[in-house]
Amino acid sequence: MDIQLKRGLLDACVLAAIKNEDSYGYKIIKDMKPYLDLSESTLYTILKRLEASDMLTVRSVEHEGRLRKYYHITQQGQQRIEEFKKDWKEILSIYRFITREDGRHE
Amino acid sequence: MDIQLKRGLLDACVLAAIKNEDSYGYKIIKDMKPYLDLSESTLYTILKRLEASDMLTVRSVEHEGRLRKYYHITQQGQQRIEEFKKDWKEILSIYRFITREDGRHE
DNA sequence: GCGTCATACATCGTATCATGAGGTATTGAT
DNA sequence: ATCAATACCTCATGATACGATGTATGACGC
Repeated sequence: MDIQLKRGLLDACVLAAIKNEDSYGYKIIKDMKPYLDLSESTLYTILKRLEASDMLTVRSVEHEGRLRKYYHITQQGQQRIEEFKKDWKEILSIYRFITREDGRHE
Repeated sequence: MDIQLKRGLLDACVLAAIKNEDSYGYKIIKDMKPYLDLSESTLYTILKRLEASDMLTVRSVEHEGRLRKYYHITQQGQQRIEEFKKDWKEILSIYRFITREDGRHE
């Protein structure tokens, strides 16, 4: 998929991945894989950004000798998803603009 | 609208604006305004990029004392729009992932 | 004649951001 | 012992949207 197109979906997508249940980096990547492939470096960058903007909080947990950082969505994070839903209406309008067949002589 | 979200639509959108009829910068901005607001600096950057990647060709025309540069979509430009349509299916799938209500306890 | 707006193009610096390459460390299977 | 899977992280690079800024013409009001 086109990288630029992907960009706009990433933040909302990561937030959606922890929306219903706290999750951690490695699992988020796996959960998103069927929908959108993203590398670890990309995800951790995004998680840092979302944390810095108070979209989520972090909690470290020891699990079978390995560190896990569980991410929990905040009110603002949920608000971010709502913003995405609003933007979606505009996107649909743009989609129609791009795909319209003008009818004019053809 | 979220800038990142906009990014992915811009190229296809500009190509769509000249798809049915050759057009020039100033007019493209006006035509797109109801759907998507973009500044002149952004558009000209995009047009340069699309020209460099052979998505469109340019033709200068003198019009009432002012210069106009008409842009014409190429086969590759049309192909780019088709790519967008293909990507759209993935986007819909991601959209559903983001907006799904998990059902689980709520 | 002068200011101002619309038309029409352009460049440059800045900030944001995705990603590959590379790194650390543990568990568990071959 | 070796290797894959799990799980985290950093850094340099390249792409790119956009505000600020600049140039120039035509039309309109005063």
